[in-house]
Amino acid sequence: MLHPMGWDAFGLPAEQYAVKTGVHPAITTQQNIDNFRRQMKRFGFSYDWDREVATSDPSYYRWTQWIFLKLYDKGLAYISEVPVNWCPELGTVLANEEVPEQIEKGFTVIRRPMRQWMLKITAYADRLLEDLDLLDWSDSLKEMQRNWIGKSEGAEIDFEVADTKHRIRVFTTRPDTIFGATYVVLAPEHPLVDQLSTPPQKTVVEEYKRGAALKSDMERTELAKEKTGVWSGAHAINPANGKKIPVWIADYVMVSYGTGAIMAVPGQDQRDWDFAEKFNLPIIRTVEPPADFEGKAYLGDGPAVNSGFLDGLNMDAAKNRMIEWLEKEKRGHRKIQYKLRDWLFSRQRYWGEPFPVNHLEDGTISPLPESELPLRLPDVQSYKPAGTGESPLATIEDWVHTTDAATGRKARRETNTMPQWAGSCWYYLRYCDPKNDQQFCDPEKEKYWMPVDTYIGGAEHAVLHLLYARFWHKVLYDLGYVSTKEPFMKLINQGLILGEDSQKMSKSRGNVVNPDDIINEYGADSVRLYEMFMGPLTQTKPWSTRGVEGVYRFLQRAWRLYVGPDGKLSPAVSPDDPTAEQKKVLHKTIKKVSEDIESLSFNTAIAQMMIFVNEFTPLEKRPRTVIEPFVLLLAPFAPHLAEEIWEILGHDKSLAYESFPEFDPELTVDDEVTVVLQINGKVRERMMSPKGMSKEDLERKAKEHLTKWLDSKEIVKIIVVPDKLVNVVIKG
RNA sequence: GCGGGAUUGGCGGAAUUGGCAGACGCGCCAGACUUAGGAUCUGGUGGUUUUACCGUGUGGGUUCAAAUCCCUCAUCCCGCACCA
Repeated sequence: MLHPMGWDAFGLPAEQYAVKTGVHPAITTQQNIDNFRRQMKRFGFSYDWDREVATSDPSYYRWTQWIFLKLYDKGLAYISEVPVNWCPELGTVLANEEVPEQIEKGFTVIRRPMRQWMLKITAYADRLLEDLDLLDWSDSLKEMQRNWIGKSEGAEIDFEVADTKHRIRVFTTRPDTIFGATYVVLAPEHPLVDQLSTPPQKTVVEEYKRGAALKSDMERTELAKEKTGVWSGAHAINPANGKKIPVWIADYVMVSYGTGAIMAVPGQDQRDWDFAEKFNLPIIRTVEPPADFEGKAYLGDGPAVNSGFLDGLNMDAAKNRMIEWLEKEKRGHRKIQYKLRDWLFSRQRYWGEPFPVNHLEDGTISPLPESELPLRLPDVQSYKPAGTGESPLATIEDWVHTTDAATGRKARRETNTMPQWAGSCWYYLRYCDPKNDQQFCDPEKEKYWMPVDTYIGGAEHAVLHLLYARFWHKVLYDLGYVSTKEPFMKLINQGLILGEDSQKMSKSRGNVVNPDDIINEYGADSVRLYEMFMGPLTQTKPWSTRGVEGVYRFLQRAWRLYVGPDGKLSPAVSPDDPTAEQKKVLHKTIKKVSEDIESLSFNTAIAQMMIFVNEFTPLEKRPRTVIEPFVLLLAPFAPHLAEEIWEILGHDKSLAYESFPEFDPELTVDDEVTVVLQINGKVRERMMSPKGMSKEDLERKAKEHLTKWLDSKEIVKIIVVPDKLVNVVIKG
């Protein structure tokens, strides 16, 4: 079993702190790591600290850079001009998921094209989708990943622009509705917008484009209620019926999805309907809605109408027929489209992995040879971004200007750094072989340990981290460096612990619980035990200090089971043989605790241990052969206390060397059971009965018990469930 | 809007091939010990109009029997969101 811990140590918070204070992020990062490690050790978590890694350590990021070079060699890393979330105050580009947080802090975020590294995760879209089936993950998590990848099947169709040589290519999932396409829409950023706008419309179009560029993605979405757009002045030809239809520019079409252009079918699409209504564009139904349909756009299935040769066909048949026609006429083709975009892989920051590449004077890129790795982060005077959109690295002249080792030519280093996700994409592989300086992981060790059997993590990583890591893993798999298709077989999202007020813990709400304080008050074992006792691991639940007191009392009772007030072995601990009943309690407890640990149901395992302690506390004589194994059951939950009890019991070796108790299945079953007696499904009596009594005997015995209820009533039916119940159905 | 999950005492939760609803803990009530109790121990604790009836978000259904299976609606949480 491998149970390691490491630190995803690059990233924005350390960098922002450095900008504010001038302290090197490596120093604050180290302090934070030391503090976290101290707290974890205090809890007694049994991590293998020999395998600790930190992504900001050059001996680690050397291999992050190495993997990047593999991606580059495979053509999966490229540079592109893409619109990014530019934050002028921070002087940096933000990841989509960082935008809301920064806006909340009062910063502005605008879209601006910039030269960026991209990773071609889209090349793996299909496999990332399909291989989800191999995984033992929750349905909701798989569904989130599926939605994120967003596969949809449809067609790309070319619309000729009237009186020009231009063609507008659109993507649609509903080629069957093409006869109802009454206009075409281009995203404001679509490259054809300028060429298609007719002179009289030029001004309005230009104005509209400017307005759209000022809006961030967020604002566009928020203003989604009211559709906006302008006519370009141009017309397109509907390839299905040869009709001239207007070409509009509107920001409800996104340039980054599909082809950045759509054919609008208001009859079958609510967004198009809204737009058509507002701008008085024609609406034609091409699918017959049911007679009682009262909505506007009809999205459901039905026979095609107003659709020429498609009329009468249902949706699927019409789609296929239309695609066949388009392909035959060379006006379009079947197309699978993904929502997933390529991964924007550079940040204009200091505190991240430097890219191991040089830019030569002729504009070509020269990857660093492996022997040059790691390419270390240089020290800088100021952590403030260069302000030009470049990272602080750009200000260090003697670092930026270098001689390319591969070609001997003058070169500039890449001044972008990698995003925080980079290091966390493969750390689980490094755990297998953390000190290796020849390779990122010895293949033998990789084969031995991989894949990760159980990955317990926060739900906040449901999509991004888990998708990125799966992507890198698949690339490494294709290159033969890892032996499994998927990195994480079973995945558990632990639930968030809320504040005592059932709100998210936050400093501003003042409901934060500091582990150090609670440990000081109740001890590490109480906190561990309480956190497991609160409820199912995966569930979000509120903290309760009273609840900690409860388990604290339980631990004290457990202690007193063995230890007298003088701190020595209690005289109640007896060498006598246990009764059969006492042995049964022990074995039932071993069974329950073992099985519940396996299924991560720690709360019910602890409940069973409480029952055990409640059972033995009142006894004057507590047979040692029964209560001693219990210490070993308690040990994984409350290791410190268990270890002390173990010592007081007279052992000179740590209980860590003992094996976990095993139960005797025969001793876990009761030989007498309570059988419930029902009349018409209602519980009327109960009786004790030996386990395994035959149906006939049970029925006879039940009737005796129920005489006062049965009286002279007519018995319709008797249901007997052995060892459980007897239900007598009577009439009258 | 789409997708996923949830809803059980005053509270956290337990019970899932359909078979005793409320394990265990918190809180609360009563008692014991005590100068004292925010310590410890013992007993009690779903509700009600208490021979019994009602009760697992709402309303219906299947069944001898439903927290559990089916349908309806409501509320809450998480994720995505003008993805054509």
